[in-house]
Formats: sequence, structure tokens, C-alpha cells
Amino acid sequence: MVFAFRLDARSGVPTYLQLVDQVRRGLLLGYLHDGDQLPTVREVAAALVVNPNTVAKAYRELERAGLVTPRAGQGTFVTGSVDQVPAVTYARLARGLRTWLRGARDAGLDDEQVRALVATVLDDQARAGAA
Amino acid sequence: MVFAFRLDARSGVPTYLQLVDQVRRGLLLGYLHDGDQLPTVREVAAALVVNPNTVAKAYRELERAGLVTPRAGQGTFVTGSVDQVPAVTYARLARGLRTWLRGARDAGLDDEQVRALVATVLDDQARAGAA
DNA sequence: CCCTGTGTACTATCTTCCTAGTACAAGCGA
DNA sequence: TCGCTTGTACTAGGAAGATAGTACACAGGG
Repeated sequence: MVFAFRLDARSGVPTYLQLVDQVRRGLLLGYLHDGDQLPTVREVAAALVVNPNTVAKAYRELERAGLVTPRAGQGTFVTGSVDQVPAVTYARLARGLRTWLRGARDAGLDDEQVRALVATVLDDQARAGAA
Repeated sequence: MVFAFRLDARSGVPTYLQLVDQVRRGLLLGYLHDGDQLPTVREVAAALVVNPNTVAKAYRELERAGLVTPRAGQGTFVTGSVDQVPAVTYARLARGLRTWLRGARDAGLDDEQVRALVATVLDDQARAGAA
């Protein structure tokens, strides 16, 4: 499957930042590898119904971070990596998280409640770590 | 413990939205109940070093949603409610999540990687659910 | 060479968010 | 009544995000 972006208009996060984050996550979790091509600026703009400039801004940011390299006439390709933890570890953790998530669904939690719970636990931890 | 707000400047989410979300989360997870008082506009503004207008905007939004009611000279109080997760269920799920989180920390994941992993798993699920 | 598709650059405009500063109305207690 | 605290309203401005439209440079294929 080709890499596909997804936008959450209700989150309040700027569009270009959502795109940057998703590429970073793709690299972190092994969805994207060195040499992979990202969809072109115009493709993304058309698919998400946003301005090409917004997509270009995201790609420029990724280039500045050394994660991708543009090739005129061809597209934008992954040339860097932020992968620091073995894929096996990610797979194991993702599996554990999905198991937990199933339990939350069984308990009747909807999407918003799940996100609220996750955000709260992470917040609490950050708060404790800062103290 | 009095309800306390927390800001993440790097998230890109507008300040007033972060405040609104945190109150909603507090209600969802049973941290806040009918009759509880929120910190005053000026208290929050001073604690977070933001403009009082920004806090007022958040409180106005919460009032518009029917979750809180302002009382002149006294403060802002919780008067509404949303579907709550039973305390026992919440405690069990939070415990499970903390256990998983400990495993992630042990595997060497930093804060950003944890958030990326969680976001991706939730995204994948939303994507699968939409299909 | 010419055409196409790619990323990029530029200006201009609009909206939202945030800030600053000031002022006002309502409730409480001495 | 007076003083304090509360939420609220208002104007003004700066900064960031997103859009629209146009134009250019580069690479590849015919």
C-alpha cells in the first residue's frame, strides 16, 4: 500500500504539522524506509483537499530535518531515518497496545474516551517526571 | 487536589483548546464532578503565563457546551456532565496502560516515540473502522 | 527539442490565535 | 455603602496558518 495521509480537522493541529508528524511516525514504526517515495505534493493536495503550498511546507520541513530529499521531476523520497529501536520491539509494543485497546472497547469506551484516557495517563506521567 | 491545567506548547494545539479538552477529560474520567469549582480565570492565566482573555475564551467555550456555569464574583463551576467511565473500569484500564507504558520505557522509547506509537495505533484503528 | 510532471518561489489576502490594555457588571463580606 | 474578587466586553495589534494564483527550474520521455 502506498503511504497515505490522514487529517483530523478537529484536533486543532496545523495541517502541515499533521503531515510532518505522520511521516515521522511512519519512519519510527517502519512503515517508511530509505528510498520510499512519498506521494507528490499535487497528489496529496488533491486527496486531502488542501492547498499545494501547505503540503509543500510540510515537505520542506521534512527536508530541513534531513528525512527526505526532493528530486525535480520525480518526487520526494525518503533518505533519512529516525529508527532507533528494533522493529521487533515496536511490533511487540504495538501488539500489546492493541490488546489493551480491545479491553477498553469491550468496556464500552468510545473513541473520545479512549483518547482522553491515554492522554491523561501520559500527562500524569509527564507531570510526575517533571516533579 | 485542585484541578490544574497543563500546556504543551510544542503540540501546535491552540491554548484555549487544550484547556477545553482537559476539562472535558476531567469530566469523562471522573476527575471533575457537578459542583466542582474550576480555578479562576486570573489564577489560570497567572499559573500558565497566558493572557486572561485566552482562559476566558476556553471558559466561554465550556459554558457554550453546557458543561460549566460562571458565577460573578465567585468563579466558574461545573454544572454539566458527559458520559462517565465507571471509576472501577477507569482504574483497571489506567493500570493496564501504565503497565504497557513501563514496558515501552524499558524498551528505551522516549516520550515522542511513545506518543507516536499510540497515535499510530489509534489512527490505524480509526482508519480500519472507517473502511 | 519539446512536452510533461515534479518541487519550488513569490506575492497577496484571509482567518484564527494570542496578546495588551482598559473598562464594566455582578456577587460577597466587612 | 465600600472594597474586593469574579467573569465579561471591547478595541487594537502582531504572529502564524492556510489559501489563491502565477511563475520558474529541473529531470525524464517522446
